Amino acid sequence: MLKVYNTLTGEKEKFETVEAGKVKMYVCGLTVQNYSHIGHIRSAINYDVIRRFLEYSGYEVDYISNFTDINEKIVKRAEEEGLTPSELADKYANAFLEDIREFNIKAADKYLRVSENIDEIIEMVATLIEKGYAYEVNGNVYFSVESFDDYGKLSGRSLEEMQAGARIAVQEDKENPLDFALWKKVEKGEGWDSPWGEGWPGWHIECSAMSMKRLGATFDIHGGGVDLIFPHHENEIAQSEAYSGERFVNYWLHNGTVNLSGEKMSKSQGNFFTSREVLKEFSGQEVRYFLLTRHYRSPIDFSYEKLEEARTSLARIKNTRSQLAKVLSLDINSASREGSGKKFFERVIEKQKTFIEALNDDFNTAEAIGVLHDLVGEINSYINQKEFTLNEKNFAILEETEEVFLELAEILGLEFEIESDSVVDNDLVEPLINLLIELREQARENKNWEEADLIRDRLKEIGIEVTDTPRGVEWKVKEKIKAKNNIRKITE
RNA sequence: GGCGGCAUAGCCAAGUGGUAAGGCAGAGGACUGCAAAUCCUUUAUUCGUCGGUUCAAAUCCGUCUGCCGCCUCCA
Repeated sequence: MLKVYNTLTGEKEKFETVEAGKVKMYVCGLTVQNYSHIGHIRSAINYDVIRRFLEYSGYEVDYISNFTDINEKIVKRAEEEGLTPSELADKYANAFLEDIREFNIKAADKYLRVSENIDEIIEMVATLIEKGYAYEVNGNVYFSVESFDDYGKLSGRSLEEMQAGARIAVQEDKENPLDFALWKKVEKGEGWDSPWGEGWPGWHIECSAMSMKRLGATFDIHGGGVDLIFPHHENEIAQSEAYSGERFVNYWLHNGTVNLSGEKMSKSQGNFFTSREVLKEFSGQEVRYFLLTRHYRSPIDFSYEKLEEARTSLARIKNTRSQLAKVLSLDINSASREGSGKKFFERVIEKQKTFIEALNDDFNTAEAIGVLHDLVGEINSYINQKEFTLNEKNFAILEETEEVFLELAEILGLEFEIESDSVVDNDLVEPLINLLIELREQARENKNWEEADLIRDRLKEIGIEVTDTPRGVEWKVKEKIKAKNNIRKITE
């Protein structure tokens, strides 16, 4: 049974959907004004795993996100780059979609754009005025926080507390300094026509209008970074529930920040790594793995040293995937009377169960990865034991083990290519390597160690690792080469 | 100043009442011509501090210390 931590109640709750078998989720996306950084990617990966796990659990998921393509920052950045605001937004929205592919993040079912939903937003603002929750002053429309009794229920603060410690500059035309804009007046020619004159939607209203339009007045999951709890999500709740008179969202999920030396990575602070610069050094897979080793609600400290460790740790899992594939490609020894592997398979199934339980407990990917390593240990022990031979019985069991292993990895979005084949797409290369390996084998048979080692060392220099296993010689392409190939893909 | 969170081995990290997962690094052994990989063993009598509750606490309560987030744009 799935339990999720709900920011609204501060507790882990049993997960029940509005509509049986269907999950409607909305995740706050980004303002498309620049390239994405690792903080954005953590959020995207987090909700991607949640989505994958929900799908694995049998739900049909409608996963919606947004691109904020109208605001001051976009206009300013567009001027800097000599583009129109909409060109700039397109450029960075497309860049984001390219980036998430590198991290194996599934695209949302729909990315809603503010500029394409102005009518809905205007309708919503007008209704809020009608119902007495909002007021217009000089072409600006504000939401009156005092008119909404539950204001503060998500972030756990009261109006009195907030007013006491307010650091918000008092704005003349607001009735209460905490009132927030639903519609902002702008210069002629820059905005959209509305009953209150030309303007732009306020920041919070877009998510409310667009999510309700697509998912209905009440939907299951709304996610985003912890830094959005207040004021963004608090305001979304206020305006949405005031508008519809119904509960807006059942489960509010918030992921922790990515930190650099303990400080939150953020654009405005200037302390951030863009996804693109990180991808020059590490594969998307490695970054993804690293981010998932920490529970999603906790902050995570980012560094290249930590990524190096993650690379080594992930390599252990990848190595097992390759070995398993190689074992399954061996000839079956039908005369073998060795064990059937039944006990081994029981342990595999047990690990599978534990893995699923971990994710059922508020998507605990850190624990799940631990279990994946347990499973790797089981597989390694089994296929590397001295007396191991492949026979009909354990072949079937190992095939099923491979299935389980890949299935679990895929929930985390980890997909492994079989390493020896992954980069070699040239029909010439593979036979050539095999030829060199044959020569080395001959040298070894003649105990010509010098020549054998020379071949191994030279291959290593060009990025091909040769290993002698109990099953014979195996080779694979080293990680760094592959990471570089990834970069080439996105920069070309 | 207000509200909230976190503190677990050399490092990273799970664990929210029943006696400390997992990874990285380190040590020893097996295997190997050597190496790599892999396997086995080993590395916290203890979970920031001081108290309290309980038969039992890393887990609950209080205290202190340190760090972080939000209160302004933010994933």
